This record gives sequence, structure tokens and C-alpha cells, in this order.
Amino acid sequence: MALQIFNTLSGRVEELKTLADKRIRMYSCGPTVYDYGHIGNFRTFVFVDLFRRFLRHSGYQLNHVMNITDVDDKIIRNSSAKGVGVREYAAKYEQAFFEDMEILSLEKPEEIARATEHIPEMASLIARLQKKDFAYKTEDGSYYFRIAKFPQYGKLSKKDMTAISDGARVDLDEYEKDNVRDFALWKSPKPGEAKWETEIGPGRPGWHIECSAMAMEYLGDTLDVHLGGEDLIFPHHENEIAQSEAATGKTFARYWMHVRFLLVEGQKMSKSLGNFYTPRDLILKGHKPSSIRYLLSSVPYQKQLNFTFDGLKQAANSVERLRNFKARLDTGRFPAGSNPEMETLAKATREKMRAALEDAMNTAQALAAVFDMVREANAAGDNGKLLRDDIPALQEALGDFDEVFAVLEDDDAQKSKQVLQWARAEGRLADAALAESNLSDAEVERLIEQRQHARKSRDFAKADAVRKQLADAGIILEDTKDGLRWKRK
RNA sequence: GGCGCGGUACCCAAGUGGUAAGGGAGAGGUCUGCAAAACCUUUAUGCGUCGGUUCGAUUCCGACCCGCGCCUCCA
Repeated sequence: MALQIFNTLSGRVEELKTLADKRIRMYSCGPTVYDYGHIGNFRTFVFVDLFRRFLRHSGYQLNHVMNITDVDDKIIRNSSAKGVGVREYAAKYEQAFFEDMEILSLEKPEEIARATEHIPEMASLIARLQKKDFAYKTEDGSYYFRIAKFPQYGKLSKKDMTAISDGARVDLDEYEKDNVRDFALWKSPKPGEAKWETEIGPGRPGWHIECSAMAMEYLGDTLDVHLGGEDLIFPHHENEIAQSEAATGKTFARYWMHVRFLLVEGQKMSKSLGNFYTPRDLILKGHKPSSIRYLLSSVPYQKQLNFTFDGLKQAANSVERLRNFKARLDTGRFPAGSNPEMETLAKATREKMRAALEDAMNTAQALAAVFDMVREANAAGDNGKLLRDDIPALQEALGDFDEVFAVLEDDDAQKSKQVLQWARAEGRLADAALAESNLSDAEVERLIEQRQHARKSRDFAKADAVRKQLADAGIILEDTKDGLRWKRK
């Protein structure tokens, strides 16, 4: 089977067929860097990451562009409220975004495009649109897109723009527009706001034009896939289509994929409800980065995901189970020989995972396949039916899994530490429940040695006391047949 | 009002016209100096409600109830 995805444009699940065989041109809407990203943003970004990883795993050569919107109304408003320049303000949150990407194990796209570095491309796109009469300039120097001239308008969001729907509100201030639905391509300069001198005059770009200009700049007139959060379907992506296709006369993006919003504790996340979280907030509360990534990955992207603290705990336990299995494969000792059933199991698991992800990125089903393997291989191990030569095949299958899900590497403690340092620097330590483990690896090893001595001399009281001491510092010990293993909680 | 999505065990969640994956949690057991890990057993005659189609529906159709999203530069 080949990769199937749900295409918002057609409203159907379709086979993904790229323009150039095994090369994919994709564009995903990145952050507007006006504040720290929240877990809702990161549901989308985590999905984009899973998708790119799976594409690469499937043999595609990726050309993925993500934008950073570093000029917009909110950035202008927030930066002036703080009395810092727009560039400086945006740079801080852009940096934070990159840090968050690393914390959540998100790969960097091949190209990261900043809006402010592509102003001339946007201006020339607007000039093209004006030449074709798809854009017009108003008295104050702003430019708008003429929706009436683009009959396909609404094809992505399935809106009939010829009729004004009842509930839709209209901004009456913008009387200069020919039609209330026309959207801004370019905003005339206002005192105190960032502005650029361009071929179409001074001002700053509208929201949508950057993505059209940058996507086409890096990927050509027609891209294979365009992704984003579901809220972007309208107006953002609809407008991108209008701008791009009006200018080029060609299809802008052949497939549109949209990630559903998440709920937090059953409700829409909002600051007023007090259920608004950034990954940093959660890490400071003691949750692991891998738990966040796992939870965000575990529900297929087209389904609403209810993000709860209970779910976060469950995710942590699930990741733990997978890591324990990995450790068993990596460090356990097994009898010589091979059991063909294990090779079959590994192969079947890899195929099931691939089939699940090819089926419109059904991550839940892919996870089920891995857990089936974990259980069966563990059982075989307990029964002495897991043999030395079986290990590589199982490791490979687990590696396949982690190429996409990326949760097995135990770097949570180190990542959390970074967040703690950030919190300290920002003076936010007050709300940090995260306890810093004050034991270095060497100290842990030293205590473990003491305990082993005690055990050898059958002084179990002493041994247990040491274990208790380590447990209090967040260190878990496991006495296995193959020796002692320890890990940080 | 228009368009759309969803309601599956204590929690998360997959799925199919033929009788309910997987994970977490709970209970019991095996193993262990004790733990941990792991394994085994167990927890939905039931898949929002009510009708209909069918030999048979959780899966198809209709109505209703509930939740959610977009229609406002919120991912």
C-alpha cells in the first residue's frame, strides 16, 4: 500500500502522489513569535514532525519549508508594550521556539523562512496581482485582494462567498475595501509601526502573503503538501490559495493537511479558563518532554485530542514500558541461537507499523503494533525463547518505531534541566515543582556500589536504606538477572 | 443561522456488516532477600439514545440528545 492522507481540499482520503517521484515539496505554517508556543501549537508541530519523519523513513527526499512570522499585529503590540524593538522582541521568542523544538525532539525543516527577510518577494507578488487586477491599492496605500475576481475562492474551506452568511460579522471600519470580504495584502504604514520601503510603496505585509511568497520562492509555483492547524483553513490557507493561484494560474498546493485542535481537560484551551499550558509550564511541573511528545503523538491528527494531566501520566508510563524493553534488548543476556518466531514477529511488526502510518498516519494503530511486539518478545524472553540472534531484528523494528516517534532516548532529565535554567534566568522558578536531582552520575554509581557491598554481606537493611536514599533523589534501581540497572525517574 | 467533526470499559484510544486492538490504572498470581522490571489471569453480551434496513449492526440509514471546531489575523 502507498501513503494515504486526508486532503482537506477534496475532503477525502487520497493516495499521496508527489510531482517528482520520491521527492516531496512541503510547506508547513510555523509560529508567529509573539510569545512562547503552547501545547496546542505543538500538537501541530509534533504532527508535522511525525509526518516528515515517516516520509523520510518511506524513502522520500524532503524539501520542507517552515515559516517564522516575525512581524504581525501582536508582535508590534507586545513589543511596543514592553518598549523593545520588533526585531529584538521577535528574536527572543523565535529562539525560544527553537529551544522548544529541541525539547520535543522536533527536527528542523530543510528551510526556515522569516517573513521579515522576504519582504521584497511579497511586494513583487502583490505587484503581480495588481497587474492582473487581482489586487488594488486604497487611498492610504494599503493593498487588498479582489475576491470577486477569483471565483474558486472558498474551495478549501467549502464556503460560498457569493452569499454573506448570517452569523458572519463584518468589520465596518474597513470601508475603503471594494468588498467587505477582500483581505489585506499589504498594510500602509502607521506611526510607530515597523515598515519597509518596497516597489509597491511603504508599509508592512498582511498576514497571508508571506506564506504564498515564501512557499513559492523555495518550492516553486506548485507544492505537494501544505500543512497547518485546522483553524488556518479559513481564512489563512484559503487566502494563500487565492493569492498564489491568481498570480501563477497554477495549482498552489496539491494536498492540504490540517491538524485538529486539542482540548485541555475537556475544554478549549484558553488563558481565561486557566488551562493554558506551554511545554515549559508542564516540564516545570515535573512532566517529561517525552511524555508530552508521546501524548501529542498518540492520537491520530485528525481527531480531537483531549490533553489531560492524567493522560500525561499515562503517556509517561507507556514510554517507560518501551524504554524498559529497549534496555532489555540492549543490555540483557540471552541464550545462543535464534528463534524464527522472533524474526517473524519483528518483520510483522514493522509491516503493521508502516501500514498503520500509511493509513492516513494512524499513530494509535502503529503504537498498538509496537506494544504487541513488546509483550510477545518480553514473554518469549521470560520463557527462554528469546535468543541472542533474535535481538538485532527486534532492535531494528524498535528503531523503525523510534525513527518516527522519537521517544526512546532518555534525555528527559537533561532537557528538563535546560528548562529549569531558563526558568531561573527568567525569574519563574516560583512555580517550578521540578526537583533538581542533586546527584551526579558518579555519586549515583558510588552509592550503588555501597549498596551492592551491603547486599553481598546480606545486610539488606543497609541496602534498602541506600535504595531509599537514591529513590528520594529520583533514581530507580533494578536488580535484574543480568546485573543492576539504574535510571532517573 | 451556515459548514464540519466526534460520542467505544475507571482513563486514553483503534476498529469492522458477522460478533469488541493497544496503552494506562485497579485486582489476583508467578518471579525476587525486599523491590523494580517482566509475564499470566482478570475488568464492555457492550460501542450516546430511540427507531429502521439486514440472517446478523457497534459498524449502514433516519430522528433525537450531548460535546467540539470553523464561519473574528486562535495551531
